[in-house]
Amino acid sequence: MSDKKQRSPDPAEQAFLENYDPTEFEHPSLAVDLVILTVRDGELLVALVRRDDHPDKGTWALPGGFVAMQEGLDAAAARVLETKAGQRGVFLEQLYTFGEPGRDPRTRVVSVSYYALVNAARLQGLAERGVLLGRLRVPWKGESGGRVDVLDDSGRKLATAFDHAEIIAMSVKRIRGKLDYAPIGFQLLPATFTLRALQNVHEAILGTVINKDSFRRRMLASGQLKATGKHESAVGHRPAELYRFTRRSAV
Amino acid sequence: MSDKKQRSPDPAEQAFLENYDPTEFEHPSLAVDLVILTVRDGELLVALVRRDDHPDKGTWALPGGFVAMQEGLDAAAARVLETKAGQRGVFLEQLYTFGEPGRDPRTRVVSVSYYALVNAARLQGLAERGVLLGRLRVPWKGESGGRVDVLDDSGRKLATAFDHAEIIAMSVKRIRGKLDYAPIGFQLLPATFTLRALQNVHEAILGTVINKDSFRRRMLASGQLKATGKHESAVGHRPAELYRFTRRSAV
DNA sequence: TTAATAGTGTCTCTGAGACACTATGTG
DNA sequence: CACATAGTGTCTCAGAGACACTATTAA
Repeated sequence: MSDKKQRSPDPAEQAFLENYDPTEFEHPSLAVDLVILTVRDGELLVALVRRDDHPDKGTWALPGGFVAMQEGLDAAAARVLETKAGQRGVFLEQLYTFGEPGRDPRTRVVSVSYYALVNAARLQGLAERGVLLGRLRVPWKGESGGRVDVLDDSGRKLATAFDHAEIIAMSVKRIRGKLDYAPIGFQLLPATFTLRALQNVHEAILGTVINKDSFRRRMLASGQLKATGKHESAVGHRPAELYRFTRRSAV
Repeated sequence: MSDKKQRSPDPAEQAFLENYDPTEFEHPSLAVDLVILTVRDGELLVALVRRDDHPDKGTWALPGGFVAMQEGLDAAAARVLETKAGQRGVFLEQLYTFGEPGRDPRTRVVSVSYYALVNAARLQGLAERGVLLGRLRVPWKGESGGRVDVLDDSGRKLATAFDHAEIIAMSVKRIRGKLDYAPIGFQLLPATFTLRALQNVHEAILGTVINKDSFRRRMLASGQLKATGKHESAVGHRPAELYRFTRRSAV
Protein backbone atom coordinates (compact mmCIF):
# COMPACT_ATOMS: atom_id res chain seq x y z
CA MET A 1 0.00 0.00 0.00
CA SER A 2 2.99 2.29 0.09
CA ASP A 3 2.62 3.09 -3.57
CA LYS A 4 -1.02 3.84 -3.07
CA LYS A 5 -0.36 6.48 -0.52
CA GLN A 6 2.86 7.62 -2.18
CA ARG A 7 4.62 8.32 1.07
CA SER A 8 8.20 9.42 1.03
CA PRO A 9 10.54 6.40 1.21
CA ASP A 10 11.89 7.09 4.68
CA PRO A 11 13.84 4.37 6.51
CA ALA A 12 10.91 3.60 8.78
CA GLU A 13 8.69 2.89 5.85
CA GLN A 14 11.32 0.69 4.27
CA ALA A 15 11.77 -1.29 7.45
CA PHE A 16 8.04 -1.71 7.63
CA LEU A 17 7.96 -3.09 4.14
CA GLU A 18 10.75 -5.52 4.87
CA ASN A 19 8.61 -7.20 7.44
CA TYR A 20 5.61 -7.05 5.26
CA ASP A 21 3.69 -9.87 3.67
CA PRO A 22 5.31 -10.36 0.28
CA THR A 23 1.99 -10.83 -1.49
CA GLU A 24 1.52 -7.18 -0.90
CA PHE A 25 -1.92 -6.53 -2.24
CA GLU A 26 -3.41 -9.83 -1.40
CA HIS A 27 -4.75 -9.43 2.08
CA PRO A 28 -7.47 -11.76 3.20
CA SER A 29 -10.97 -10.35 3.00
CA LEU A 30 -12.27 -9.36 6.38
CA ALA A 31 -15.86 -9.97 7.37
CA VAL A 32 -18.02 -9.98 10.47
CA ASP A 33 -20.60 -12.71 11.10
CA LEU A 34 -23.30 -12.35 13.73
CA VAL A 35 -24.83 -14.99 15.94
CA ILE A 36 -28.09 -13.31 16.94
CA LEU A 37 -29.63 -15.35 19.72
CA THR A 38 -32.98 -15.18 21.41
CA VAL A 39 -35.16 -17.39 23.59
CA ARG A 40 -38.79 -18.15 22.78
CA ASP A 41 -40.97 -20.75 24.47
CA GLY A 42 -38.01 -22.14 26.32
CA GLU A 43 -36.05 -22.66 23.15
CA LEU A 44 -32.84 -21.04 22.03
CA LEU A 45 -33.19 -19.53 18.56
CA VAL A 46 -30.62 -18.19 16.13
CA ALA A 47 -31.18 -15.77 13.26
CA LEU A 48 -30.20 -17.11 9.84
CA VAL A 49 -30.43 -15.82 6.29
CA ARG A 50 -30.82 -17.97 3.23
CA ARG A 51 -27.95 -17.98 0.82
CA ASP A 52 -29.25 -17.14 -2.63
CA ASP A 53 -25.90 -17.51 -4.32
CA HIS A 54 -23.23 -20.07 -4.76
CA PRO A 55 -21.36 -21.42 -2.97
CA ASP A 56 -23.53 -23.19 -0.43
CA LYS A 57 -26.58 -21.85 -2.25
CA GLY A 58 -29.81 -22.63 -0.44
CA THR A 59 -28.14 -23.23 2.89
CA TRP A 60 -28.58 -20.98 5.89
CA ALA A 61 -25.92 -18.55 6.94
CA LEU A 62 -25.29 -16.14 9.75
CA PRO A 63 -26.01 -12.51 8.91
CA GLY A 64 -22.70 -10.95 8.01
CA GLY A 65 -20.89 -8.45 5.90
CA PHE A 66 -17.49 -7.21 4.92
CA VAL A 67 -15.65 -4.74 7.09
CA ALA A 68 -15.14 -1.43 5.37
CA MET A 69 -11.66 0.01 5.20
CA GLN A 70 -12.28 2.78 7.73
CA GLU A 71 -14.76 0.93 9.88
CA GLY A 72 -14.03 -0.56 13.30
CA LEU A 73 -14.93 -4.18 13.93
CA ASP A 74 -17.55 -3.40 16.56
CA ALA A 75 -18.99 -0.78 14.26
CA ALA A 76 -19.18 -3.24 11.41
CA ALA A 77 -20.96 -5.72 13.62
CA ALA A 78 -23.42 -3.07 14.78
CA ARG A 79 -24.05 -2.05 11.21
CA VAL A 80 -24.82 -5.61 10.16
CA LEU A 81 -27.05 -6.04 13.18
CA GLU A 82 -29.07 -3.01 12.22
CA THR A 83 -29.08 -3.56 8.48
CA LYS A 84 -29.99 -7.21 8.52
CA ALA A 85 -31.99 -7.56 11.72
CA GLY A 86 -33.12 -4.03 12.48
CA GLN A 87 -31.68 -4.06 15.99
CA ARG A 88 -29.89 -1.25 17.79
CA GLY A 89 -28.55 -0.92 21.27
CA VAL A 90 -28.71 -4.59 22.10
CA PHE A 91 -26.02 -6.70 23.73
CA LEU A 92 -23.31 -7.34 21.15
CA GLU A 93 -19.91 -8.81 21.91
CA GLN A 94 -17.01 -10.20 19.95
CA LEU A 95 -16.84 -13.98 20.01
CA TYR A 96 -13.92 -15.39 18.06
CA THR A 97 -12.13 -14.97 14.77
CA PHE A 98 -12.31 -17.74 12.22
CA GLY A 99 -9.73 -17.69 9.52
CA GLU A 100 -8.77 -21.09 8.24
CA PRO A 101 -7.90 -20.96 4.56
CA GLY A 102 -10.66 -22.74 2.70
CA ARG A 103 -13.46 -21.97 5.12
CA ASP A 104 -14.94 -19.97 2.26
CA PRO A 105 -14.32 -21.64 -1.09
CA ARG A 106 -14.36 -18.38 -3.02
CA THR A 107 -11.42 -16.63 -1.52
CA ARG A 108 -9.66 -16.21 1.74
CA VAL A 109 -12.15 -14.68 4.12
CA VAL A 110 -11.31 -14.10 7.76
CA SER A 111 -14.45 -13.64 9.80
CA VAL A 112 -14.60 -11.88 13.13
CA SER A 113 -17.70 -13.33 14.73
CA TYR A 114 -19.94 -11.54 17.20
CA TYR A 115 -22.90 -12.70 19.21
CA ALA A 116 -25.95 -10.64 20.10
CA LEU A 117 -28.66 -11.34 22.64
CA VAL A 118 -32.07 -9.98 21.76
CA ASN A 119 -35.45 -10.12 23.41
CA ALA A 120 -37.66 -12.34 21.27
CA ALA A 121 -40.38 -9.69 21.10
CA ARG A 122 -38.05 -7.39 19.19
CA LEU A 123 -37.48 -9.97 16.51
CA GLN A 124 -41.07 -10.07 15.26
CA GLY A 125 -41.53 -9.72 11.53
CA LEU A 126 -38.02 -10.67 10.65
CA ALA A 127 -39.33 -13.33 8.31
CA GLU A 128 -40.34 -10.54 5.92
CA ARG A 129 -36.71 -9.45 5.79
CA GLY A 130 -35.72 -12.97 4.85
CA VAL A 131 -34.43 -13.79 8.31
CA LEU A 132 -35.40 -17.11 9.83
CA LEU A 133 -35.19 -17.96 13.49
CA GLY A 134 -33.76 -21.46 13.64
CA ARG A 135 -34.29 -23.62 16.70
CA LEU A 136 -30.99 -24.62 18.25
CA ARG A 137 -30.33 -28.16 19.36
CA VAL A 138 -27.28 -28.49 21.54
CA PRO A 139 -26.45 -32.15 22.18
CA TRP A 140 -23.81 -31.52 24.86
CA LYS A 141 -23.87 -30.33 28.39
CA GLY A 142 -22.08 -27.45 30.00
CA GLU A 143 -19.15 -25.98 28.17
CA SER A 144 -17.78 -29.16 26.73
CA GLY A 145 -18.47 -27.98 23.20
CA GLY A 146 -19.30 -29.96 20.09
CA ARG A 147 -21.74 -29.89 17.20
CA VAL A 148 -25.05 -28.09 17.21
CA ASP A 149 -28.02 -28.56 14.93
CA VAL A 150 -30.48 -25.96 13.76
CA LEU A 151 -34.09 -26.92 13.03
CA ASP A 152 -36.84 -25.05 11.25
CA ASP A 153 -40.35 -24.66 12.68
CA SER A 154 -41.36 -28.11 11.48
CA GLY A 155 -38.36 -29.69 13.12
CA ARG A 156 -36.40 -30.33 9.94
CA LYS A 157 -32.68 -29.97 10.20
CA LEU A 158 -31.35 -26.97 8.32
CA ALA A 159 -28.16 -27.07 6.30
CA THR A 160 -25.82 -24.36 7.48
CA ALA A 161 -23.32 -22.55 5.31
CA PHE A 162 -19.54 -22.68 5.55
CA ASP A 163 -18.35 -23.11 9.16
CA HIS A 164 -21.29 -21.23 10.60
CA ALA A 165 -22.53 -24.16 12.66
CA GLU A 166 -19.16 -24.12 14.39
CA ILE A 167 -19.51 -20.41 15.07
CA ILE A 168 -22.97 -20.95 16.54
CA ALA A 169 -21.66 -23.76 18.72
CA MET A 170 -18.92 -21.55 20.06
CA SER A 171 -21.41 -18.81 20.90
CA VAL A 172 -23.49 -21.27 22.91
CA LYS A 173 -20.39 -22.39 24.74
CA ARG A 174 -19.50 -18.77 25.48
CA ILE A 175 -22.84 -17.65 26.83
CA ARG A 176 -23.16 -20.77 28.94
CA GLY A 177 -19.92 -19.90 30.61
CA LYS A 178 -20.80 -16.27 30.92
CA LEU A 179 -24.22 -16.90 32.40
CA ASP A 180 -22.71 -17.75 35.76
CA TYR A 181 -21.11 -14.43 36.43
CA ALA A 182 -22.46 -11.89 33.98
CA PRO A 183 -25.96 -10.42 33.78
CA ILE A 184 -26.73 -11.61 30.28
CA GLY A 185 -30.03 -13.39 30.89
CA PHE A 186 -31.73 -10.02 31.15
CA GLN A 187 -30.77 -9.18 27.60
CA LEU A 188 -33.23 -11.79 26.40
CA LEU A 189 -36.22 -10.50 28.38
CA PRO A 190 -38.45 -7.43 28.33
CA ALA A 191 -37.80 -4.62 30.79
CA THR A 192 -39.81 -6.27 33.55
CA PHE A 193 -40.06 -9.99 33.97
CA THR A 194 -40.83 -12.67 36.52
CA LEU A 195 -38.22 -14.82 38.15
CA ARG A 196 -39.80 -17.79 36.44
CA ALA A 197 -39.25 -16.17 33.03
CA LEU A 198 -35.64 -15.48 33.91
CA GLN A 199 -35.21 -19.07 35.00
CA ASN A 200 -36.72 -20.26 31.72
CA VAL A 201 -34.12 -18.22 29.84
CA HIS A 202 -31.31 -19.69 31.89
CA GLU A 203 -32.64 -23.19 31.37
CA ALA A 204 -32.94 -22.66 27.63
CA ILE A 205 -29.35 -21.48 27.43
CA LEU A 206 -27.89 -24.12 29.70
CA GLY A 207 -30.08 -26.91 28.39
CA THR A 208 -30.67 -28.15 31.91
CA VAL A 209 -33.27 -27.95 34.63
CA ILE A 210 -32.33 -25.50 37.41
CA ASN A 211 -33.31 -25.84 41.03
CA LYS A 212 -36.02 -23.26 41.62
CA ASP A 213 -35.19 -22.33 45.21
CA SER A 214 -31.53 -22.00 44.61
CA PHE A 215 -32.06 -19.97 41.46
CA ARG A 216 -34.38 -17.51 43.23
CA ARG A 217 -31.99 -17.06 46.11
CA ARG A 218 -29.01 -16.62 43.85
CA MET A 219 -30.70 -14.04 41.66
CA LEU A 220 -32.15 -12.05 44.54
CA ALA A 221 -28.84 -12.16 46.38
CA SER A 222 -26.96 -10.96 43.31
CA GLY A 223 -28.26 -7.43 43.80
CA GLN A 224 -29.02 -7.19 40.11
CA LEU A 225 -32.78 -7.41 40.47
CA LYS A 226 -35.16 -4.81 41.79
CA ALA A 227 -38.76 -5.70 42.65
CA THR A 228 -41.25 -3.43 40.90
CA GLY A 229 -44.14 -4.16 43.24
CA LYS A 230 -46.26 -5.02 40.21
CA HIS A 231 -47.40 -8.48 39.34
CA GLU A 232 -48.27 -10.35 36.21
CA SER A 233 -51.97 -11.02 35.66
CA ALA A 234 -54.33 -13.45 33.98
CA VAL A 235 -52.04 -16.40 34.42
CA GLY A 236 -54.35 -19.02 35.92
CA HIS A 237 -52.41 -19.22 39.15
CA ARG A 238 -50.88 -16.96 41.72
CA PRO A 239 -49.28 -14.08 39.78
CA ALA A 240 -45.58 -13.65 40.21
CA GLU A 241 -43.94 -10.34 40.99
CA LEU A 242 -42.30 -8.45 38.16
CA TYR A 243 -38.65 -7.56 38.55
CA ARG A 244 -36.41 -5.12 36.79
CA PHE A 245 -32.72 -5.45 36.08
CA THR A 246 -30.56 -2.95 37.93
CA ARG A 247 -27.32 -2.20 36.16
CA ARG A 248 -24.42 -3.57 37.97
CA SER A 249 -23.56 -3.72 41.63
CA ALA A 250 -20.16 -5.31 41.98
CA VAL A 251 -18.53 -8.21 40.23
CA MET B 1 -9.98 -10.32 -6.58
CA SER B 2 -12.21 -11.61 -9.32
CA ASP B 3 -10.03 -10.11 -11.99
CA LYS B 4 -6.97 -11.49 -10.32
CA LYS B 5 -8.19 -15.02 -10.50
CA GLN B 6 -9.94 -14.45 -13.81
CA ARG B 7 -12.85 -16.68 -12.96
CA SER B 8 -15.71 -16.97 -15.42
CA PRO B 9 -18.37 -14.37 -14.69
CA ASP B 10 -21.05 -16.77 -13.54
CA PRO B 11 -24.14 -15.42 -11.75
CA ALA B 12 -22.90 -16.58 -8.39
CA GLU B 13 -19.72 -14.64 -8.79
CA GLN B 14 -21.62 -11.56 -9.81
CA ALA B 15 -23.95 -11.77 -6.86
CA PHE B 16 -20.93 -12.14 -4.64
CA LEU B 17 -19.44 -9.00 -6.04
CA GLU B 18 -22.65 -7.06 -5.53
CA ASN B 19 -22.41 -7.62 -1.83
CA TYR B 20 -18.76 -6.87 -1.82
CA ASP B 21 -16.93 -4.04 -0.18
CA PRO B 22 -16.75 -1.33 -2.84
CA THR B 23 -13.13 -0.50 -2.02
CA GLU B 24 -12.40 -3.76 -3.62
CA PHE B 25 -8.67 -4.09 -3.30
CA GLU B 26 -8.27 -2.29 -0.05
CA HIS B 27 -8.63 -4.92 2.59
CA PRO B 28 -7.20 -4.22 6.01
CA SER B 29 -3.86 -5.80 6.71
CA LEU B 30 -4.17 -8.82 8.94
CA ALA B 31 -1.66 -9.54 11.67
CA VAL B 32 -1.27 -11.76 14.72
CA ASP B 33 0.17 -10.46 17.96
CA LEU B 34 1.30 -12.75 20.75
CA VAL B 35 1.12 -12.28 24.48
CA ILE B 36 3.73 -14.75 25.67
CA LEU B 37 3.38 -15.09 29.42
CA THR B 38 5.47 -16.80 32.00
CA VAL B 39 5.93 -16.77 35.77
CA ARG B 40 9.30 -16.33 37.42
CA ASP B 41 9.93 -15.68 41.10
CA GLY B 42 6.26 -15.17 41.72
CA GLU B 43 5.99 -12.52 39.05
CA LEU B 44 4.05 -12.57 35.84
CA LEU B 45 6.27 -11.73 32.86
CA VAL B 46 5.45 -10.89 29.27
CA ALA B 47 7.72 -11.17 26.25
CA LEU B 48 8.28 -7.90 24.38
CA VAL B 49 10.39 -6.84 21.44
CA ARG B 50 11.84 -3.40 20.94
CA ARG B 51 10.49 -1.46 18.00
CA ASP B 52 13.42 -0.31 15.91
CA ASP B 53 11.28 1.60 13.43
CA HIS B 54 8.75 4.34 13.42
CA PRO B 55 6.04 4.63 14.48
CA ASP B 56 6.41 4.12 18.21
CA LYS B 57 10.13 3.64 17.69
CA GLY B 58 11.90 2.62 20.88
CA THR B 59 8.76 1.39 22.56
CA TRP B 60 8.11 -2.23 23.37
CA ALA B 61 5.74 -4.30 21.32
CA LEU B 62 4.25 -7.76 21.39
CA PRO B 63 5.91 -10.23 19.02
CA GLY B 64 3.75 -10.33 15.94
CA GLY B 65 3.63 -10.74 12.22
CA PHE B 66 1.39 -10.55 9.23
CA VAL B 67 -0.81 -13.45 8.25
CA ALA B 68 0.14 -14.93 4.93
CA MET B 69 -2.54 -15.36 2.32
CA GLN B 70 -2.72 -19.13 2.58
CA GLU B 71 -1.94 -19.40 6.26
CA GLY B 72 -4.44 -20.13 9.01
CA LEU B 73 -4.60 -17.84 12.00
CA ASP B 74 -3.47 -20.46 14.48
CA ALA B 75 -0.68 -21.41 12.11
CA ALA B 76 0.43 -17.80 11.85
CA ALA B 77 0.48 -17.48 15.61
CA ALA B 78 2.48 -20.68 15.95
CA ARG B 79 4.91 -19.46 13.34
CA VAL B 80 5.47 -16.19 15.16
CA LEU B 81 5.87 -18.04 18.44
CA GLU B 82 8.58 -20.20 16.96
CA THR B 83 10.29 -17.54 14.88
CA LYS B 84 10.43 -14.86 17.52
CA ALA B 85 10.57 -16.84 20.74
CA GLY B 86 11.77 -20.27 19.67
CA GLN B 87 8.85 -22.07 21.27
CA ARG B 88 6.94 -25.04 19.90
CA GLY B 89 4.15 -27.13 21.32
CA VAL B 90 3.27 -24.77 24.11
CA PHE B 91 -0.17 -23.62 25.14
CA LEU B 92 -1.39 -21.11 22.55
CA GLU B 93 -4.92 -19.82 22.29
CA GLN B 94 -6.71 -17.05 20.45
CA LEU B 95 -7.56 -14.11 22.66
CA TYR B 96 -9.36 -11.31 20.86
CA THR B 97 -9.25 -9.38 17.63
CA PHE B 98 -8.36 -5.72 17.72
CA GLY B 99 -9.29 -3.70 14.70
CA GLU B 100 -10.09 -0.10 15.45
CA PRO B 101 -9.05 2.13 12.58
CA GLY B 102 -6.10 4.16 13.74
CA ARG B 103 -4.72 1.63 16.21
CA ASP B 104 -1.73 1.50 13.87
CA PRO B 105 -0.95 4.91 12.42
CA ARG B 106 0.59 3.50 9.25
CA THR B 107 -2.38 1.77 7.77
CA ARG B 108 -5.39 -0.21 8.78
CA VAL B 109 -4.12 -3.28 10.61
CA VAL B 110 -6.46 -5.75 12.19
CA SER B 111 -4.66 -7.86 14.75
CA VAL B 112 -5.81 -11.26 15.90
CA SER B 113 -4.18 -11.62 19.29
CA TYR B 114 -3.10 -14.88 20.89
CA TYR B 115 -1.72 -15.67 24.29
CA ALA B 116 0.82 -18.35 25.10
CA LEU B 117 1.83 -19.80 28.45
CA VAL B 118 5.42 -20.94 28.69
CA ASN B 119 7.51 -22.41 31.45
CA ALA B 120 10.06 -19.78 32.44
CA ALA B 121 12.95 -22.23 32.07
CA ARG B 122 12.24 -22.47 28.34
CA LEU B 123 12.60 -18.74 27.88
CA GLN B 124 16.26 -18.57 28.86
CA GLY B 125 18.48 -16.71 26.48
CA LEU B 126 15.72 -14.80 24.79
CA ALA B 127 17.52 -11.54 25.48
CA GLU B 128 19.99 -12.52 22.78
CA ARG B 129 17.14 -12.64 20.32
CA GLY B 130 16.12 -9.16 21.33
CA VAL B 131 13.22 -10.36 23.43
CA LEU B 132 12.77 -8.81 26.85
CA LEU B 133 10.71 -10.29 29.63
CA GLY B 134 8.78 -7.40 31.13
CA ARG B 135 7.40 -7.59 34.64
CA LEU B 136 3.65 -7.17 34.66
CA ARG B 137 1.94 -4.93 37.18
CA VAL B 138 -1.79 -5.47 37.32
CA PRO B 139 -3.44 -2.83 39.52
CA TRP B 140 -6.88 -4.44 39.60
CA LYS B 141 -8.32 -7.51 41.21
CA GLY B 142 -10.13 -10.40 39.68
CA GLU B 143 -11.52 -9.97 36.21
CA SER B 144 -12.56 -6.37 36.51
CA GLY B 145 -10.07 -5.32 33.87
CA GLY B 146 -8.20 -2.06 33.43
CA ARG B 147 -4.73 -0.83 32.71
CA VAL B 148 -1.57 -2.82 33.23
CA ASP B 149 1.99 -1.60 33.45
CA VAL B 150 5.13 -3.36 32.33
CA LEU B 151 8.40 -2.80 34.15
CA ASP B 152 11.94 -3.67 33.21
CA ASP B 153 14.34 -5.44 35.55
CA SER B 154 15.20 -2.20 37.33
CA GLY B 155 11.58 -1.40 37.90
CA ARG B 156 11.30 1.33 35.31
CA LYS B 157 8.02 1.54 33.46
CA LEU B 158 8.29 0.51 29.83
CA ALA B 159 6.50 2.36 27.06
CA THR B 160 4.39 -0.07 25.08
CA ALA B 161 3.59 0.25 21.41
CA PHE B 162 0.19 0.84 19.82
CA ASP B 163 -2.64 -0.72 21.83
CA HIS B 164 -0.47 -3.58 23.05
CA ALA B 165 -0.91 -2.73 26.73
CA GLU B 166 -4.62 -3.21 26.21
CA ILE B 167 -4.00 -6.58 24.60
CA ILE B 168 -1.82 -7.64 27.53
CA ALA B 169 -4.48 -6.49 29.98
CA MET B 170 -7.09 -8.56 28.23
CA SER B 171 -4.87 -11.64 28.31
CA VAL B 172 -4.47 -11.27 32.07
CA LYS B 173 -8.21 -10.95 32.45
CA ARG B 174 -8.71 -14.05 30.33
CA ILE B 175 -6.28 -16.34 32.12
CA ARG B 176 -7.54 -15.21 35.52
CA GLY B 177 -11.00 -16.32 34.52
CA LYS B 178 -9.75 -19.50 32.97
CA LEU B 179 -7.62 -20.50 35.92
CA ASP B 180 -10.66 -21.58 37.91
CA TYR B 181 -11.80 -24.30 35.59
CA ALA B 182 -9.03 -25.04 33.14
CA PRO B 183 -5.67 -26.70 33.80
CA ILE B 184 -3.54 -23.81 32.61
CA GLY B 185 -1.30 -23.36 35.63
CA PHE B 186 0.63 -26.46 34.60
CA GLN B 187 1.63 -24.81 31.35
CA LEU B 188 3.89 -22.49 33.30
CA LEU B 189 5.72 -25.22 35.22
CA PRO B 190 8.19 -27.98 34.41
CA ALA B 191 6.93 -31.53 34.02
CA THR B 192 7.08 -32.24 37.73
CA PHE B 193 6.46 -29.62 40.35
CA THR B 194 5.47 -29.17 43.96
CA LEU B 195 2.07 -28.02 45.07
CA ARG B 196 3.75 -24.94 46.48
CA ALA B 197 5.17 -24.09 43.06
CA LEU B 198 1.75 -24.50 41.51
CA GLN B 199 0.24 -22.27 44.14
CA ASN B 200 2.90 -19.65 43.45
CA VAL B 201 1.91 -19.66 39.79
CA HIS B 202 -1.74 -19.24 40.66
CA GLU B 203 -0.96 -16.43 43.04
CA ALA B 204 1.18 -14.65 40.46
CA ILE B 205 -1.62 -14.84 37.92
CA LEU B 206 -4.42 -13.86 40.25
CA GLY B 207 -2.37 -11.30 42.11
CA THR B 208 -3.76 -12.51 45.41
CA VAL B 209 -2.76 -14.74 48.28
CA ILE B 210 -4.45 -18.15 48.18
CA ASN B 211 -5.38 -20.21 51.21
CA LYS B 212 -2.88 -23.05 51.31
CA ASP B 213 -5.13 -25.78 52.70
CA SER B 214 -7.97 -25.05 50.38
CA PHE B 215 -5.69 -24.87 47.38
CA ARG B 216 -4.13 -28.24 48.17
CA ARG B 217 -7.47 -29.92 48.61
CA ARG B 218 -8.90 -28.39 45.49
CA MET B 219 -5.95 -29.39 43.33
CA LEU B 220 -5.73 -32.92 44.70
CA ALA B 221 -9.49 -33.36 44.37
CA SER B 222 -9.44 -32.14 40.77
CA GLY B 223 -7.96 -35.43 39.61
CA GLN B 224 -5.50 -33.57 37.42
CA LEU B 225 -2.47 -34.26 39.57
CA LYS B 226 -0.59 -37.49 39.98
CA ALA B 227 1.93 -37.94 42.78
CA THR B 228 5.31 -39.10 41.51
CA GLY B 229 6.56 -40.42 44.83
CA LYS B 230 9.68 -38.34 44.36
CA HIS B 231 10.51 -35.29 46.38
CA GLU B 232 12.44 -32.13 45.87
CA SER B 233 15.78 -31.92 47.65
CA ALA B 234 18.23 -29.42 49.09
CA VAL B 235 15.54 -26.97 50.02
CA GLY B 236 16.38 -26.20 53.62
CA HIS B 237 13.16 -27.57 54.98
CA ARG B 238 10.98 -30.60 54.63
CA PRO B 239 11.00 -31.47 50.89
CA ALA B 240 7.66 -31.42 49.16
CA GLU B 241 6.44 -34.22 46.95
CA LEU B 242 6.66 -33.72 43.21
CA TYR B 243 3.48 -34.03 41.19
CA ARG B 244 2.80 -34.50 37.54
CA PHE B 245 -0.09 -33.16 35.53
CA THR B 246 -2.41 -35.87 34.20
CA ARG B 247 -4.17 -34.80 31.07
CA ARG B 248 -7.82 -34.34 31.66
CA SER B 249 -10.28 -36.37 33.62
CA ALA B 250 -13.67 -34.77 33.21
CA VAL B 251 -14.73 -31.16 33.15
C1' DT C 1 18.55 -28.42 68.14
C1' DT C 2 16.35 -24.97 65.42
C1' DA C 3 14.25 -22.95 61.38
C1' DA C 4 11.24 -23.50 57.80
C1' DT C 5 8.01 -25.50 55.09
C1' DA C 6 5.19 -30.01 53.98
C1' DG C 7 1.28 -32.25 55.02
C1' DT C 8 -2.99 -33.85 58.07
C1' DG C 9 -7.14 -33.49 60.96
C1' DT C 10 -10.96 -31.00 62.35
C1' DC C 11 -14.09 -27.14 63.23
C1' DT C 12 -16.86 -23.53 61.32
C1' DC C 13 -19.13 -20.87 57.87
C1' DT C 14 -21.50 -20.32 53.60
C1' DG C 15 -24.11 -21.44 49.62
C1' DA C 16 -26.81 -24.95 47.01
C1' DG C 17 -30.23 -28.67 46.90
C1' DA C 18 -34.29 -30.71 48.93
C1' DC C 19 -38.58 -30.40 50.79
C1' DA C 20 -42.50 -28.92 53.29
C1' DC C 21 -45.47 -25.42 53.89
C1' DT C 22 -48.21 -21.13 53.08
C1' DA C 23 -50.07 -17.50 49.71
C1' DT C 24 -52.94 -16.07 45.98
C1' DG C 25 -54.51 -15.79 41.58
C1' DT C 26 -58.09 -18.24 37.80
C1' DG C 27 -61.83 -21.18 36.54
C1' DC D 1 -64.26 -24.92 46.00
C1' DA D 2 -59.96 -27.12 43.33
C1' DC D 3 -55.82 -26.27 40.95
C1' DA D 4 -51.51 -24.36 39.75
C1' DT D 5 -47.74 -21.75 40.52
C1' DA D 6 -45.48 -18.02 43.67
C1' DG D 7 -42.90 -17.46 47.47
C1' DT D 8 -40.90 -18.69 52.44
C1' DG D 9 -38.62 -21.36 56.15
C1' DT D 10 -35.58 -24.81 57.40
C1' DC D 11 -32.71 -28.97 57.19
C1' DT D 12 -28.80 -31.16 55.13
C1' DC D 13 -24.67 -31.58 52.54
C1' DA D 14 -20.37 -30.13 50.30
C1' DG D 15 -16.62 -27.08 49.74
C1' DA D 16 -13.60 -23.25 51.50
C1' DG D 17 -11.23 -20.84 55.21
C1' DA D 18 -9.05 -21.10 59.66
C1' DC D 19 -6.19 -23.20 62.75
C1' DA D 20 -3.71 -26.51 65.39
C1' DC D 21 -0.76 -30.08 65.10
C1' DT D 22 2.75 -33.46 63.32
C1' DA D 23 6.55 -34.63 59.83
C1' DT D 24 10.92 -34.00 57.68
C1' DT D 25 14.76 -31.97 55.88
C1' DA D 26 19.10 -28.58 56.01
C1' DA D 27 22.11 -26.02 58.59
